[in-house]
Amino acid sequence: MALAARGSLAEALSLRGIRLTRQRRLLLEVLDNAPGHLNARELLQAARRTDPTIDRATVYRTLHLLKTSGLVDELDLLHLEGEEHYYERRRTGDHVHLGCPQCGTISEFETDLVLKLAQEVARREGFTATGIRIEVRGICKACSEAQVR
Amino acid sequence: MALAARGSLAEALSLRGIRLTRQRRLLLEVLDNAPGHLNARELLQAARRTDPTIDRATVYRTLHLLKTSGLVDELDLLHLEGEEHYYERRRTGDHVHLGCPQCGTISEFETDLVLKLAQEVARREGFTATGIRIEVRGICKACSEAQVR
DNA sequence: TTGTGAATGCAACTGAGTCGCAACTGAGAG
DNA sequence: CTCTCAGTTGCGACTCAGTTGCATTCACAA
Repeated sequence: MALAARGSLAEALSLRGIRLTRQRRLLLEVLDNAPGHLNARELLQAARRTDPTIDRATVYRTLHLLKTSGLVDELDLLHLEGEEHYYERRRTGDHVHLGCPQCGTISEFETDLVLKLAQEVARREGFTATGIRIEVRGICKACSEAQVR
Repeated sequence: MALAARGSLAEALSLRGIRLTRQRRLLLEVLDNAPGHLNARELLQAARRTDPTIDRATVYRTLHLLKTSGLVDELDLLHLEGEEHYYERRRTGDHVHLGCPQCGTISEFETDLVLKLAQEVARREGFTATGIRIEVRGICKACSEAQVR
């Protein structure tokens, strides 16, 4: 019951006819409870704290599944933190990632310009957007204030 | 003279005090004349047609240089074409990449929403954007027409 | 023309992500 | 509740993009 009540990702999966294994359930739980963005290695490490036998390949296969099901988004966060990919649950609110190379911080920013972009692309180009990834590189407020000081 | 007249990238480099070697000149030329987006491997192959001795490491080091100088942008084109990175000269007009997973086509789309986004991020967040990468995944016009048919 | 710090080629390395295969298991049929 | 099997997992080997250390070469300022 607790699982069913909280397991929105799990629910979404079984709705799509995707078999819900112990490993997938665990990975979904970790993704759901993760504070920020996780890469594959971090996801594996976190999952292994609960089930030490889970394998790297399973993590990659599950991420692939979730990506193609549209349940998670893949980001690279402008490679400020490394060369790998990062993953986050797809949410309802459209948001943009702001990355500051000076301090390495990634923050998020909600704006309806994302929706407007999807509409403009549809209107002018006949292109039906299913996912939009926006990553902005620049100097964050804290860093620019520190410089002026 | 011919070089100086066309070599805007080269010019930009020497303005920044970056030494202009034979290899860099060649890579810049290839990037300038490339029809679309190139990944590191393609850039190396193209450059080797002129200078077969140029090395992979030099390509990566030069790309790193151009990225941090803000002269080229790094994209992954939503990994429709592969897992590597793609590079393109930074241009004046802001544009967005549209990728259709069905046919694998990447197209471009110019819109002033990019500029508006930069302004909104600055106004509401105090974040000074230096580069914006927008990649839209979806169904292109041709594919959606083919489906309806 | 020369001196020197920066850049190159080379070869070895790193690490993210993939793949084939044998063993295992979720969940639907009975 | 049990049986069955396609789908999934763990494992180990593999691929390949990108990096690094080092000896050699080169751009360019003086």
